[in-house]
Amino acid sequence: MTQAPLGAGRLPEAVLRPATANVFETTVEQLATAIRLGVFVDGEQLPPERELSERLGVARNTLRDAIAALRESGLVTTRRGRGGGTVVTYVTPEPGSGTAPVRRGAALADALDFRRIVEPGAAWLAARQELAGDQRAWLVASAAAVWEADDTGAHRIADSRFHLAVATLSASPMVIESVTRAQAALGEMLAAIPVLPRNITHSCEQHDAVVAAILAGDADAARAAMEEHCDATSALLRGLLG
Amino acid sequence: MTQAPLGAGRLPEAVLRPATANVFETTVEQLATAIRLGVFVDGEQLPPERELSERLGVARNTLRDAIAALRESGLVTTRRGRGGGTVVTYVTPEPGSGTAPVRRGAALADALDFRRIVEPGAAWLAARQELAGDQRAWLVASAAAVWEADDTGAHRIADSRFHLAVATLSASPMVIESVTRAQAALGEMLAAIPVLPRNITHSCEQHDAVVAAILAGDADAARAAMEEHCDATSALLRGLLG
DNA sequence: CGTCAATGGTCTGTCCATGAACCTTTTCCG
DNA sequence: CGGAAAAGGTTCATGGACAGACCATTGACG
Repeated sequence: MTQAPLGAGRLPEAVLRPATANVFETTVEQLATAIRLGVFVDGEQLPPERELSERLGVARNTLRDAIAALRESGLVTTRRGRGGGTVVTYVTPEPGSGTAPVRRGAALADALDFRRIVEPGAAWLAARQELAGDQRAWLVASAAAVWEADDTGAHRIADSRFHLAVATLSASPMVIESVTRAQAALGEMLAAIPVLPRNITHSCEQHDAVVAAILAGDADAARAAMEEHCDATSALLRGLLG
Repeated sequence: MTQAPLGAGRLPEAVLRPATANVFETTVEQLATAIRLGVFVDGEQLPPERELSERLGVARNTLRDAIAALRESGLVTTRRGRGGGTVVTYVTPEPGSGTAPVRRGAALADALDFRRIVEPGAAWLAARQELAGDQRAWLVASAAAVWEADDTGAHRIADSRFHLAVATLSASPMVIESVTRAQAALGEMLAAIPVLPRNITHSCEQHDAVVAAILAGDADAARAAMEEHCDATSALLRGLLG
Protein backbone atom coordinates (compact mmCIF):
# COMPACT_ATOMS: atom_id res chain seq x y z
CA MET A 1 0.00 0.00 0.00
CA THR A 2 1.87 2.94 1.32
CA GLN A 3 5.40 1.67 0.99
CA ALA A 4 7.33 -1.43 0.32
CA PRO A 5 7.92 -2.58 3.88
CA LEU A 6 11.66 -2.25 3.77
CA GLY A 7 12.95 -3.79 6.92
CA ALA A 8 9.44 -4.80 7.71
CA GLY A 9 9.90 -7.37 10.42
CA ARG A 10 12.15 -4.99 12.28
CA LEU A 11 9.69 -2.96 14.27
CA PRO A 12 7.63 -5.81 15.69
CA GLU A 13 10.75 -7.51 16.93
CA ALA A 14 11.98 -4.34 18.53
CA VAL A 15 8.74 -3.27 20.09
CA LEU A 16 6.96 -6.41 21.24
CA ARG A 17 8.70 -7.46 24.37
CA PRO A 18 7.75 -9.86 27.11
CA ALA A 19 5.69 -7.87 29.51
CA THR A 20 5.01 -9.77 32.65
CA ALA A 21 7.05 -11.64 35.11
CA ASN A 22 5.96 -13.37 38.25
CA VAL A 23 4.30 -10.85 40.56
CA PHE A 24 6.04 -12.29 43.56
CA GLU A 25 9.47 -12.11 42.01
CA THR A 26 8.83 -8.65 40.69
CA THR A 27 7.93 -7.50 44.16
CA VAL A 28 10.98 -9.06 45.75
CA GLU A 29 13.15 -7.50 43.10
CA GLN A 30 11.61 -4.10 43.54
CA LEU A 31 12.00 -4.07 47.28
CA ALA A 32 15.50 -5.49 47.20
CA THR A 33 16.49 -2.89 44.65
CA ALA A 34 14.99 -0.11 46.70
CA ILE A 35 17.00 -1.25 49.70
CA ARG A 36 20.21 -1.72 47.81
CA LEU A 37 19.84 1.68 46.19
CA GLY A 38 19.35 3.23 49.58
CA VAL A 39 15.77 4.32 49.10
CA PHE A 40 15.42 2.85 52.57
CA VAL A 41 18.54 3.29 54.62
CA ASP A 42 19.80 0.97 57.30
CA GLY A 43 17.60 0.99 60.38
CA GLU A 44 14.73 2.63 58.56
CA GLN A 45 11.29 1.13 58.77
CA LEU A 46 9.31 0.01 55.78
CA PRO A 47 5.73 1.24 55.65
CA PRO A 48 3.17 -1.10 57.26
CA GLU A 49 2.27 -4.06 55.12
CA ARG A 50 -1.24 -2.93 54.40
CA GLU A 51 -0.07 0.43 53.15
CA LEU A 52 2.89 -0.92 51.23
CA SER A 53 0.89 -3.59 49.51
CA GLU A 54 -1.57 -1.01 48.34
CA ARG A 55 1.14 1.28 47.08
CA LEU A 56 2.76 -1.55 45.16
CA GLY A 57 -0.57 -2.67 43.77
CA VAL A 58 -0.08 -6.14 45.16
CA ALA A 59 -2.04 -8.35 47.53
CA ARG A 60 -0.83 -8.34 51.08
CA ASN A 61 -0.26 -12.06 50.90
CA THR A 62 2.12 -11.64 48.04
CA LEU A 63 3.86 -8.73 49.65
CA ARG A 64 4.31 -10.78 52.80
CA ASP A 65 5.89 -13.60 50.84
CA ALA A 66 8.24 -11.09 49.26
CA ILE A 67 9.18 -9.66 52.63
CA ALA A 68 9.77 -13.17 53.90
CA ALA A 69 12.22 -13.69 51.06
CA LEU A 70 14.03 -10.50 51.97
CA ARG A 71 14.15 -11.64 55.57
CA GLU A 72 15.76 -14.90 54.56
CA SER A 73 18.35 -12.95 52.64
CA GLY A 74 19.07 -10.93 55.74
CA LEU A 75 18.00 -7.64 54.21
CA VAL A 76 15.31 -6.91 56.80
CA THR A 77 14.09 -8.02 60.18
CA THR A 78 10.53 -8.01 61.38
CA ARG A 79 9.02 -7.39 64.79
CA ARG A 80 5.40 -7.83 65.66
CA GLY A 81 3.07 -5.78 67.76
CA ARG A 82 2.42 -2.12 68.03
CA GLY A 83 5.45 -0.10 67.07
CA GLY A 84 6.79 -3.15 65.37
CA GLY A 85 7.20 -3.56 61.68
CA THR A 86 9.84 -4.44 59.17
CA VAL A 87 13.20 -2.77 59.52
CA VAL A 88 16.02 -2.61 57.03
CA THR A 89 19.19 -4.26 58.23
CA TYR A 90 21.33 -3.96 55.21
CA VAL A 91 25.05 -3.59 55.40
CA THR A 92 26.51 -3.27 51.95
CA PRO A 93 28.73 -6.18 51.12
CA GLU A 94 32.42 -5.65 50.68
CA PRO A 95 33.30 -5.40 47.00
CA GLY A 96 34.93 -8.55 45.80
CA SER A 97 33.00 -10.70 48.20
CA GLY A 98 30.20 -12.76 46.78
CA THR A 99 29.77 -13.83 43.21
CA ALA A 100 31.39 -11.90 40.46
CA PRO A 101 28.80 -9.44 39.19
CA VAL A 102 29.65 -10.11 35.58
CA ARG A 103 26.57 -9.56 33.56
CA ARG A 104 26.19 -9.89 29.85
CA GLY A 105 28.19 -7.28 28.01
CA ALA A 106 25.22 -6.24 25.92
CA ALA A 107 23.10 -5.55 28.96
CA LEU A 108 25.85 -3.51 30.51
CA ALA A 109 26.25 -1.42 27.38
CA ASP A 110 22.51 -0.96 27.19
CA ALA A 111 22.26 0.24 30.74
CA LEU A 112 25.18 2.61 30.35
CA ASP A 113 23.74 4.09 27.16
CA PHE A 114 20.35 4.45 28.72
CA ARG A 115 21.72 6.07 31.81
CA ARG A 116 23.76 8.50 29.80
CA ILE A 117 20.50 9.65 28.24
CA VAL A 118 18.06 9.75 31.12
CA GLU A 119 20.22 11.03 33.95
CA PRO A 120 21.33 14.16 32.14
CA GLY A 121 17.76 14.55 31.02
CA ALA A 122 16.58 14.38 34.59
CA ALA A 123 19.10 17.02 35.63
CA TRP A 124 18.04 19.21 32.75
CA LEU A 125 14.40 18.94 33.77
CA ALA A 126 15.13 19.46 37.43
CA ALA A 127 16.96 22.67 36.64
CA ARG A 128 13.89 23.98 34.88
CA GLN A 129 11.60 23.38 37.84
CA GLU A 130 10.90 26.00 40.39
CA LEU A 131 12.21 24.29 43.45
CA ALA A 132 10.90 25.00 46.91
CA GLY A 133 13.28 25.73 49.74
CA ASP A 134 13.17 22.29 51.26
CA GLN A 135 13.70 20.70 47.89
CA ARG A 136 16.82 22.76 47.35
CA ALA A 137 18.02 21.84 50.81
CA TRP A 138 17.35 18.18 50.15
CA LEU A 139 19.38 18.27 46.96
CA VAL A 140 22.31 19.95 48.67
CA ALA A 141 22.13 17.52 51.55
CA SER A 142 22.05 14.56 49.19
CA ALA A 143 25.21 15.72 47.49
CA ALA A 144 26.87 16.46 50.82
CA ALA A 145 26.03 12.99 52.09
CA VAL A 146 28.13 11.50 49.31
CA TRP A 147 31.13 13.53 50.46
CA GLU A 148 30.58 12.40 53.99
CA ALA A 149 30.15 8.71 53.33
CA ASP A 150 33.13 6.99 54.85
CA ASP A 151 33.10 3.41 53.70
CA THR A 152 32.50 1.80 50.35
CA GLY A 153 28.97 0.65 50.94
CA ALA A 154 27.84 3.92 52.41
CA HIS A 155 29.31 5.69 49.44
CA ARG A 156 27.40 3.54 46.96
CA ILE A 157 24.13 4.16 48.74
CA ALA A 158 24.65 7.86 49.12
CA ASP A 159 25.49 8.08 45.45
CA SER A 160 22.30 6.28 44.44
CA ARG A 161 20.30 8.48 46.72
CA PHE A 162 21.76 11.56 45.13
CA HIS A 163 20.91 10.44 41.63
CA LEU A 164 17.41 9.45 42.66
CA ALA A 165 16.98 12.81 44.34
CA VAL A 166 17.83 14.59 41.12
CA ALA A 167 15.36 12.40 39.29
CA THR A 168 12.68 13.07 41.86
CA LEU A 169 13.12 16.80 41.50
CA SER A 170 12.47 16.49 37.80
CA ALA A 171 8.89 15.90 38.91
CA SER A 172 8.28 13.57 36.00
CA PRO A 173 7.13 10.09 37.01
CA MET A 174 8.34 8.56 33.77
CA VAL A 175 11.76 10.08 34.26
CA ILE A 176 11.93 8.95 37.87
CA GLU A 177 11.11 5.44 36.85
CA SER A 178 13.70 5.44 34.11
CA VAL A 179 16.45 6.63 36.39
CA THR A 180 15.47 4.05 38.95
CA ARG A 181 15.71 1.33 36.36
CA ALA A 182 19.05 2.56 35.11
CA GLN A 183 20.44 2.69 38.62
CA ALA A 184 19.07 -0.74 39.40
CA ALA A 185 20.58 -2.20 36.25
CA LEU A 186 23.96 -0.70 37.00
CA GLY A 187 23.85 -1.17 40.75
CA GLU A 188 25.72 -4.43 40.88
CA MET A 189 28.36 -3.20 38.55
CA LEU A 190 28.82 0.18 40.12
CA ALA A 191 29.40 -1.64 43.35
CA ALA A 192 32.36 -3.29 41.71
CA ILE A 193 34.20 -0.05 41.07
CA PRO A 194 37.17 0.16 43.34
CA VAL A 195 36.70 3.36 45.22
CA LEU A 196 39.98 5.13 44.96
CA PRO A 197 39.89 8.38 46.84
CA ARG A 198 40.72 10.21 43.64
CA ASN A 199 37.71 8.80 41.85
CA ILE A 200 35.43 9.64 44.73
CA THR A 201 36.62 13.19 44.98
CA HIS A 202 36.21 13.68 41.28
CA SER A 203 32.76 12.17 41.32
CA CYS A 204 31.66 14.36 44.21
CA GLU A 205 32.92 17.46 42.50
CA GLN A 206 30.83 16.57 39.51
CA HIS A 207 27.83 16.10 41.75
CA ASP A 208 28.40 19.55 43.14
CA ALA A 209 28.57 20.98 39.66
CA VAL A 210 25.23 19.38 38.86
CA VAL A 211 23.71 20.73 42.04
CA ALA A 212 25.01 24.22 41.42
CA ALA A 213 23.62 24.26 37.90
CA ILE A 214 20.24 22.95 39.02
CA LEU A 215 19.99 25.49 41.80
CA ALA A 216 20.97 28.23 39.38
CA GLY A 217 18.26 27.07 37.01
CA ASP A 218 20.81 26.58 34.25
CA ALA A 219 19.37 23.54 32.52
CA ASP A 220 22.00 23.15 29.85
CA ALA A 221 24.83 23.35 32.35
CA ALA A 222 23.11 20.81 34.57
CA ARG A 223 22.78 18.43 31.69
CA ALA A 224 26.35 18.92 30.57
CA ALA A 225 27.64 18.34 34.08
CA MET A 226 25.63 15.18 34.45
CA GLU A 227 26.80 13.95 31.08
CA GLU A 228 30.36 14.43 32.10
CA HIS A 229 29.68 12.53 35.28
CA CYS A 230 28.04 9.64 33.46
CA ASP A 231 30.85 9.49 30.96
CA ALA A 232 33.41 9.32 33.73
CA THR A 233 31.61 6.47 35.44
CA SER A 234 31.12 4.78 32.15
CA ALA A 235 34.79 4.94 31.32
CA LEU A 236 35.70 3.49 34.69
CA LEU A 237 33.28 0.63 34.28
CA ARG A 238 34.20 -0.18 30.74
CA GLY A 239 37.84 -0.14 31.62
CA LEU A 240 37.13 -2.42 34.52
CA LEU A 241 35.00 -4.99 32.80
CA GLY A 242 35.63 -4.72 29.12
CA MET B 1 23.09 7.25 61.37
CA THR B 2 24.62 8.81 58.39
CA GLN B 3 22.44 11.83 57.94
CA ALA B 4 19.34 13.41 59.22
CA PRO B 5 16.84 12.16 56.66
CA LEU B 6 15.96 15.54 55.30
CA GLY B 7 13.03 15.01 53.03
CA ALA B 8 13.03 11.42 54.12
CA GLY B 9 9.68 10.15 52.95
CA ARG B 10 10.36 11.58 49.54
CA LEU B 11 12.27 8.81 47.86
CA PRO B 12 9.98 5.91 48.78
CA GLU B 13 7.00 7.78 47.45
CA ALA B 14 8.79 8.58 44.24
CA VAL B 15 10.31 5.20 43.63
CA LEU B 16 7.76 2.62 44.77
CA ARG B 17 5.22 2.50 42.03
CA PRO B 18 2.41 0.10 41.34
CA ALA B 19 3.95 -2.58 39.24
CA THR B 20 1.36 -4.96 37.95
CA ALA B 21 -1.79 -4.72 36.02
CA ASN B 22 -4.01 -7.43 34.68
CA VAL B 23 -2.07 -9.56 32.20
CA PHE B 24 -4.97 -9.67 29.83
CA GLU B 25 -5.45 -5.92 29.82
CA THR B 26 -1.76 -5.33 29.49
CA THR B 27 -1.68 -7.54 26.44
CA VAL B 28 -4.64 -5.84 24.81
CA GLU B 29 -3.08 -2.50 25.48
CA GLN B 30 0.25 -3.51 24.08
CA LEU B 31 -1.19 -4.89 20.87
CA ALA B 32 -3.60 -2.03 20.39
CA THR B 33 -0.78 0.42 20.89
CA ALA B 34 1.43 -1.41 18.43
CA ILE B 35 -1.31 -1.22 15.85
CA ARG B 36 -2.17 2.38 16.47
CA LEU B 37 1.51 3.35 16.31
CA GLY B 38 1.81 1.58 13.01
CA VAL B 39 4.16 -1.15 14.14
CA PHE B 40 1.78 -3.29 12.14
CA VAL B 41 0.36 -1.47 9.19
CA ASP B 42 -3.05 -1.96 7.67
CA GLY B 43 -3.37 -5.30 5.94
CA GLU B 44 -0.31 -6.70 7.63
CA GLN B 45 -0.51 -10.04 9.37
CA LEU B 46 0.25 -10.55 13.00
CA PRO B 47 2.61 -13.42 13.78
CA PRO B 48 0.89 -16.76 14.47
CA GLU B 49 -0.63 -17.02 17.91
CA ARG B 50 1.81 -19.57 19.17
CA GLU B 51 4.78 -17.46 18.21
CA LEU B 52 3.28 -14.19 19.37
CA SER B 53 2.24 -15.57 22.72
CA GLU B 54 5.75 -16.76 23.32
CA ARG B 55 7.26 -13.45 22.34
CA LEU B 56 4.92 -11.59 24.64
CA GLY B 57 5.59 -14.01 27.46
CA VAL B 58 1.92 -14.78 27.78
CA ALA B 59 -0.17 -17.93 27.56
CA ARG B 60 -1.82 -18.52 24.24
CA ASN B 61 -5.19 -18.53 25.94
CA THR B 62 -4.65 -15.05 27.25
CA LEU B 63 -3.30 -13.82 23.97
CA ARG B 64 -6.35 -15.20 22.21
CA ASP B 65 -8.64 -13.35 24.58
CA ALA B 66 -6.71 -10.19 23.87
CA ILE B 67 -6.98 -10.70 20.14
CA ALA B 68 -10.69 -11.33 20.54
CA ALA B 69 -10.97 -7.96 22.23
CA LEU B 70 -9.15 -6.30 19.38
CA ARG B 71 -11.44 -8.04 16.95
CA GLU B 72 -14.48 -6.68 18.73
CA SER B 73 -13.00 -3.22 18.46
CA GLY B 74 -12.57 -3.71 14.76
CA LEU B 75 -8.81 -3.43 14.83
CA VAL B 76 -8.19 -6.86 13.34
CA THR B 77 -9.91 -9.67 11.53
CA THR B 78 -9.11 -13.33 11.80
CA ARG B 79 -9.27 -16.14 9.27
CA ARG B 80 -8.74 -19.77 10.03
CA GLY B 81 -6.90 -22.47 8.21
CA ARG B 82 -3.58 -22.60 6.52
CA GLY B 83 -2.57 -19.22 5.23
CA GLY B 84 -5.05 -17.71 7.61
CA GLY B 85 -4.21 -15.68 10.64
CA THR B 86 -4.97 -12.35 12.15
CA VAL B 87 -4.80 -9.33 9.92
CA VAL B 88 -4.75 -5.68 10.86
CA THR B 89 -7.70 -3.72 9.57
CA TYR B 90 -7.11 -0.41 11.13
CA VAL B 91 -8.11 2.81 9.51
CA THR B 92 -7.12 5.73 11.63
CA PRO B 93 -10.11 7.62 12.88
CA GLU B 94 -10.75 11.11 11.64
CA PRO B 95 -9.55 13.65 14.17
CA GLY B 96 -12.45 15.15 16.04
CA SER B 97 -14.47 12.02 15.75
CA GLY B 98 -14.78 9.93 18.85
CA THR B 99 -14.29 11.04 22.39
CA ALA B 100 -12.19 14.03 23.15
CA PRO B 101 -8.71 12.73 23.90
CA VAL B 102 -8.30 15.08 26.81
CA ARG B 103 -6.07 13.43 29.32
CA ARG B 104 -4.96 14.81 32.60
CA GLY B 105 -2.70 17.78 32.17
CA ALA B 106 -0.06 16.33 34.44
CA ALA B 107 0.20 13.14 32.41
CA LEU B 108 0.51 15.15 29.22
CA ALA B 109 3.29 17.27 30.62
CA ASP B 110 5.02 14.18 31.89
CA ALA B 111 4.91 12.48 28.54
CA LEU B 112 6.11 15.55 26.72
CA ASP B 113 9.01 16.02 29.11
CA PHE B 114 9.93 12.40 28.88
CA ARG B 115 9.77 12.38 25.14
CA ARG B 116 11.92 15.46 24.90
CA ILE B 117 14.57 13.54 26.78
CA VAL B 118 14.47 10.07 25.26
CA GLU B 119 13.85 10.81 21.61
CA PRO B 120 16.82 13.10 21.20
CA GLY B 121 18.79 10.59 23.20
CA ALA B 122 17.78 7.86 20.80
CA ALA B 123 18.83 9.96 17.84
CA TRP B 124 22.13 10.70 19.50
CA LEU B 125 22.79 7.03 20.10
CA ALA B 126 21.68 6.02 16.63
CA ALA B 127 24.13 8.46 15.12
CA ARG B 128 26.94 6.81 17.02
CA GLN B 129 26.15 3.35 15.72
CA GLU B 130 27.77 1.93 12.68
CA LEU B 131 24.74 1.37 10.54
CA ALA B 132 24.57 -1.29 7.88
CA GLY B 133 23.40 -0.44 4.39
CA ASP B 134 19.90 -1.76 4.82
CA GLN B 135 19.52 0.02 8.12
CA ARG B 136 20.43 3.32 6.47
CA ALA B 137 18.01 2.61 3.68
CA TRP B 138 15.29 1.78 6.17
CA LEU B 139 15.81 5.05 7.99
CA VAL B 140 15.66 7.05 4.78
CA ALA B 141 12.57 5.17 3.66
CA SER B 142 10.86 5.77 6.99
CA ALA B 143 11.40 9.50 6.69
CA ALA B 144 10.30 9.48 3.07
CA ALA B 145 7.12 7.63 3.98
CA VAL B 146 6.09 10.54 6.16
CA TRP B 147 6.43 12.92 3.22
CA GLU B 148 4.37 10.62 1.09
CA ALA B 149 1.54 10.00 3.51
CA ASP B 150 -1.51 11.62 2.05
CA ASP B 151 -4.21 11.60 4.67
CA THR B 152 -4.22 12.41 8.34
CA GLY B 153 -4.22 8.89 9.66
CA ALA B 154 -1.50 7.70 7.34
CA HIS B 155 0.60 10.63 8.37
CA ARG B 156 0.26 9.83 12.07
CA ILE B 157 1.27 6.24 11.51
CA ALA B 158 4.19 7.05 9.28
CA ASP B 159 5.40 9.55 11.84
CA SER B 160 5.27 6.99 14.64
CA ARG B 161 7.06 4.51 12.48
CA PHE B 162 9.80 6.99 11.78
CA HIS B 163 10.37 7.71 15.44
CA LEU B 164 10.34 4.04 16.31
CA ALA B 165 12.80 3.38 13.53
CA VAL B 166 15.22 5.90 14.99
CA ALA B 167 14.81 4.28 18.38
CA THR B 168 15.39 0.84 16.94
CA LEU B 169 18.61 1.96 15.32
CA SER B 170 19.88 3.08 18.68
CA ALA B 171 20.20 -0.64 19.35
CA SER B 172 19.41 -0.15 23.00
CA PRO B 173 16.43 -2.14 24.24
CA MET B 174 15.83 0.18 27.16
CA VAL B 175 15.81 3.17 24.83
CA ILE B 176 13.49 1.45 22.38
CA GLU B 177 11.08 0.69 25.14
CA SER B 178 11.17 4.22 26.45
CA VAL B 179 10.46 5.73 23.06
CA THR B 180 7.63 3.29 22.56
CA ARG B 181 6.10 4.30 25.84
CA ALA B 182 6.48 7.98 25.08
CA GLN B 183 4.87 7.55 21.69
CA ALA B 184 2.07 5.49 23.16
CA ALA B 185 1.41 8.05 25.86
CA LEU B 186 1.27 10.87 23.34
CA GLY B 187 -0.42 8.94 20.57
CA GLU B 188 -3.95 10.01 21.31
CA MET B 189 -2.96 13.60 21.66
CA LEU B 190 -0.72 13.77 18.67
CA ALA B 191 -3.65 12.50 16.68
CA ALA B 192 -5.52 15.60 17.72
CA ILE B 193 -3.08 17.98 16.07
CA PRO B 194 -4.73 19.55 13.08
CA VAL B 195 -2.45 18.74 10.24
CA LEU B 196 -1.93 21.96 8.44
CA PRO B 197 0.26 21.48 5.41
CA ARG B 198 2.70 23.96 6.85
CA ASN B 199 3.13 21.99 10.04
CA ILE B 200 3.61 18.79 8.13
CA THR B 201 6.21 20.22 5.85
CA HIS B 202 8.09 21.69 8.74
CA SER B 203 7.95 18.44 10.64
CA CYS B 204 9.19 16.45 7.69
CA GLU B 205 12.06 18.81 7.16
CA GLN B 206 13.06 18.26 10.75
CA HIS B 207 12.88 14.52 10.22
CA ASP B 208 15.19 14.89 7.27
CA ALA B 209 17.62 16.89 9.35
CA VAL B 210 17.65 14.12 11.93
CA VAL B 211 18.21 11.51 9.26
CA ALA B 212 21.02 13.45 7.67
CA ALA B 213 22.79 13.89 10.99
CA ILE B 214 22.42 10.23 11.90
CA LEU B 215 23.71 9.09 8.54
CA ALA B 216 26.62 11.50 8.87
CA GLY B 217 27.38 10.09 12.28
CA ASP B 218 27.05 13.51 13.84
CA ALA B 219 25.53 12.62 17.19
CA ASP B 220 25.24 16.12 18.59
CA ALA B 221 23.57 17.42 15.47
CA ALA B 222 21.16 14.51 15.49
CA ARG B 223 20.22 15.22 19.03
CA ALA B 224 19.82 18.92 18.44
CA ALA B 225 17.64 18.32 15.41
CA MET B 226 15.43 15.92 17.32
CA GLU B 227 15.17 18.33 20.21
CA GLU B 228 14.00 21.01 17.89
CA HIS B 229 11.46 18.64 16.46
CA CYS B 230 10.14 17.64 19.87
CA ASP B 231 9.94 21.24 20.97
CA ALA B 232 7.94 22.15 17.91
CA THR B 233 5.47 19.35 18.47
CA SER B 234 5.32 20.21 22.13
CA ALA B 235 4.52 23.82 21.41
CA LEU B 236 1.75 22.81 19.04
CA LEU B 237 0.22 20.48 21.57
CA ARG B 238 0.45 22.82 24.49
CA GLY B 239 -1.06 25.57 22.47
CA LEU B 240 -3.82 23.27 21.44
CA LEU B 241 -4.75 21.83 24.76
CA GLY B 242 -3.69 24.07 27.46
C1' DC C 1 -1.55 -1.05 85.46
C1' DG C 2 -4.94 -2.05 82.21
C1' DT C 3 -6.81 -1.04 77.68
C1' DC C 4 -6.62 -0.59 73.04
C1' DA C 5 -4.75 0.54 68.78
C1' DA C 6 -1.32 -0.69 65.58
C1' DT C 7 1.11 -3.96 63.70
C1' DG C 8 2.45 -8.61 61.83
C1' DG C 9 0.45 -13.57 61.13
C1' DT C 10 -3.05 -16.96 59.33
C1' DC C 11 -6.80 -18.93 56.78
C1' DT C 12 -10.08 -19.47 52.91
C1' DG C 13 -12.84 -19.07 48.78
C1' DT C 14 -12.60 -17.10 44.16
C1' DC C 15 -10.77 -15.93 39.93
C1' DC C 16 -7.26 -15.49 36.52
C1' DA C 17 -3.26 -17.17 33.95
C1' DT C 18 -0.73 -21.01 32.61
C1' DG C 19 0.60 -24.98 29.88
C1' DA C 20 -0.49 -28.72 27.34
C1' DA C 21 -3.16 -31.58 24.78
C1' DC C 22 -6.44 -32.07 21.30
C1' DC C 23 -10.02 -30.48 17.54
C1' DT C 24 -11.36 -27.93 13.24
C1' DT C 25 -10.70 -25.44 9.20
C1' DT C 26 -8.34 -24.15 5.20
C1' DT C 27 -4.97 -24.25 1.54
C1' DC C 28 -0.87 -25.57 -0.46
C1' DC C 29 1.54 -29.19 -2.95
C1' DG C 30 2.59 -33.63 -4.63
C1' DC D 1 -7.65 -35.41 -5.94
C1' DG D 2 -5.95 -36.34 -1.51
C1' DG D 3 -2.93 -35.79 2.20
C1' DA D 4 -0.01 -33.00 5.05
C1' DA D 5 0.90 -28.64 7.01
C1' DA D 6 -0.33 -24.42 9.02
C1' DA D 7 -3.12 -21.84 11.04
C1' DG D 8 -7.05 -20.72 14.53
C1' DG D 9 -10.48 -22.90 18.20
C1' DT D 10 -11.51 -25.63 22.52
C1' DT D 11 -10.96 -27.81 26.84
C1' DC D 12 -9.06 -28.85 31.36
C1' DA D 13 -6.30 -29.47 35.36
C1' DT D 14 -3.05 -26.89 38.15
C1' DG D 15 -1.12 -23.19 40.60
C1' DG D 16 -0.68 -18.34 41.71
C1' DA D 17 -2.61 -14.01 43.11
C1' DC D 18 -6.24 -11.62 45.24
C1' DA D 19 -9.51 -9.88 48.64
C1' DG D 20 -11.14 -9.99 52.92
C1' DA D 21 -11.94 -11.57 57.39
C1' DC D 22 -10.01 -12.92 61.43
C1' DC D 23 -6.12 -14.11 65.04
C1' DA D 24 -1.98 -12.94 67.92
C1' DT D 25 1.32 -9.88 69.83
C1' DT D 26 3.11 -5.92 71.68
C1' DG D 27 3.93 -1.34 73.06
C1' DA D 28 1.87 3.33 73.76
C1' DC D 29 -0.99 5.99 76.48
C1' DG D 30 -4.47 7.18 79.65
